[in-house]
Amino acid sequence: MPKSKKPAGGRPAKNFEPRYGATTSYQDRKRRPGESSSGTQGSKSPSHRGHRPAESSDGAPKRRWNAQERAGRDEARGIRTHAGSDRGPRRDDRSDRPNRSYDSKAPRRDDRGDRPARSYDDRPARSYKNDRPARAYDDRAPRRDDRNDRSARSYDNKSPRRDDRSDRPTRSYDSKAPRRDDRSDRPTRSYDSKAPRRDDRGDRPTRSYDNDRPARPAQDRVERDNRRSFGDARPSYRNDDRARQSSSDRPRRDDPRRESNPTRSDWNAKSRSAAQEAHVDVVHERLQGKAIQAALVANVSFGDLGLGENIVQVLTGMGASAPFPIQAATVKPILNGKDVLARGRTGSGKTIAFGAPLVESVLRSQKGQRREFGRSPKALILAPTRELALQIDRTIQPIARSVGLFTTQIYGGVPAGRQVGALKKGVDIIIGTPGRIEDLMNQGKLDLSQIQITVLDEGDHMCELGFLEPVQRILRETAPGSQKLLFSATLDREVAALVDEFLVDPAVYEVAGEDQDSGTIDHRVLVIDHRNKAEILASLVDREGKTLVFTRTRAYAEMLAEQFDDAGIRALALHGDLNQAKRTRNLERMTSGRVHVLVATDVAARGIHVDDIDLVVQADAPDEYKTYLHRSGRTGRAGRSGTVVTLIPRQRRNRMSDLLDRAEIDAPFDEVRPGDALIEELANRQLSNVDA
DNA sequence: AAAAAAC
Repeated sequence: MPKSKKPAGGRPAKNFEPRYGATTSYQDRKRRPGESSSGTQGSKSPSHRGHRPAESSDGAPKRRWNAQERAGRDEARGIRTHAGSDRGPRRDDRSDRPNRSYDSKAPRRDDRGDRPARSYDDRPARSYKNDRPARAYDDRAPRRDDRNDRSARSYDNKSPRRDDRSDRPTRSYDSKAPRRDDRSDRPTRSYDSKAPRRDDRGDRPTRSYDNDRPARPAQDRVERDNRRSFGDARPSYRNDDRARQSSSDRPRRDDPRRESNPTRSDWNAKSRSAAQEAHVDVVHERLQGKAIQAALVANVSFGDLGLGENIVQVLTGMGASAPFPIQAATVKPILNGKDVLARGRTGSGKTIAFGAPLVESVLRSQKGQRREFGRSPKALILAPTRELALQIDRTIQPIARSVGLFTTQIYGGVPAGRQVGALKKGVDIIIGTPGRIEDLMNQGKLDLSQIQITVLDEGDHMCELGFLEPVQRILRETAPGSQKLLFSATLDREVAALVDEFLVDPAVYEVAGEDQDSGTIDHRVLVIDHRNKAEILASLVDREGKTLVFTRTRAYAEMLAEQFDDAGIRALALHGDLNQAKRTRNLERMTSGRVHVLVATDVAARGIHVDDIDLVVQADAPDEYKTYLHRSGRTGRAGRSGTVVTLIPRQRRNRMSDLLDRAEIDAPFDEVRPGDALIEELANRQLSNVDA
């Protein structure tokens, strides 16, 4: 199929790039001379820096440091003083050292300063902010909707979940229902699991797809297409789901289990059953929503959508002069106070899609009021990782600033003092991760009662085990009935857990014709012998372009980074065992291009934007199709081509092809051994634009 | 089972 998939007329995704120019004050700070002299890194007390005079040079009163800035500062200090500084064993230094294997393992000697000058030593200021334009177009994850051109694999399996939807109560916590016995006698779950969706299982004992959906691949496709073309005013999430709560019109709704607002114990039950089937990669039903036709919104401007002049100006400055479809779709309803579920690659402008109207909304609510010292925040944005929270703030902060609103980041891994200090002074928008937010909340240092609008970025992820309950506790502290927004590239009915409790009559949006496969990403699976894995990985990664390698565990990420390093390929690791400063720094080094290989766990799978990653290698295959989609969405951005290579052992072939089915991705499988030409070819592919 | 998320 033609890959003229560019929504809105091939506007480059650049649109979403915030300008990290002079307006971003943390750059100034980083350069500030003398910063490094503050002695131990322990100068955590906010007051240390807080009173620095130069602060307001950019017009922003009392800027607060964020982790990124801090890391930048640390790094700057390290560079300036590395000759004498005792930095202890630092793995991340590997980036500086092309290939000293023995070094990398031995405890760092502090005389590293005598090493040949690092090439970047003379770069005065980290320029990474500048050369890393965009972040918004993340999740270009393959769209699940573009199914029609996909080769056969499992039409019949997939279709049920959509067809059934309208007449079925379904929701994910149905899984708490007694298991149907047919589950137990299914030994191999991986492919089975995609047939009866999890939602199907519990509450739909009898009714199955064979009733209403005779397996008719061709026809399925037609239906799918219709649906996808949004010709159908299909019940949106709510019609489908909430209607059930009224419970009168639906025959099957009388099941007592099916409460509209599940109680806590419901969730516990859900957790248990979720744990029981922890290894089953479930494809939830897609949320059915209004699709936004790019053509329909082509001529709308941000101003038309209701955003104020200042905000429009900042957006334009970021390169977002006209709204992308997802933005055109969500801005108005958000301003109108609707709860919104939106699916769109971040690359489609997700962050701005919720960020801009959120700022406008907060602004409006404060119209005529003074922003008082110590005011409680009015808006909350939750993200699954600290890096993502940071990234979101980098996009939103300039927007907020333009109208005099303040944002602050609230996440773990960094001293809380500064964050608390910011809260004491009063901020309007907080952006963070659940742990620290809940922590401060419980300490009474963060008052969420004034939160009028909450965004869950990567909303489906936030509904997963481990995140769900903290997120629920946080949401319960926000103003009752306040507005909730869920955004994700893979938004499905897994979010029912939160939707049912917190959202009222949500509007669901997705962008029509947003292709997943999109033609810009080439997916390959390499079937290998385990004993060859290291060697093959090394040859894949030994290349010019930026390569992101995913592993399943932190330890392996660490090990691989070291292996690559030992082989003379500079590589850094990114995972949760690193302290936040290293995490931030290592990611930044990849972003700035100082290092071309980053080995990460799934901490980097979602939302993280690094420009120009043209190869994603999955050293370990993911277990879930969503993970596959998010990981591979780190490449193929901005109209560029990208390749995703997944290494699997022979015995994983079936599992892998099942997973690809669920992800709705077609990828050839090739058996390879070290030295095979294919490896070389994949590694040395030319990065090219695929705009045409 | 792992990863993420608080100290």
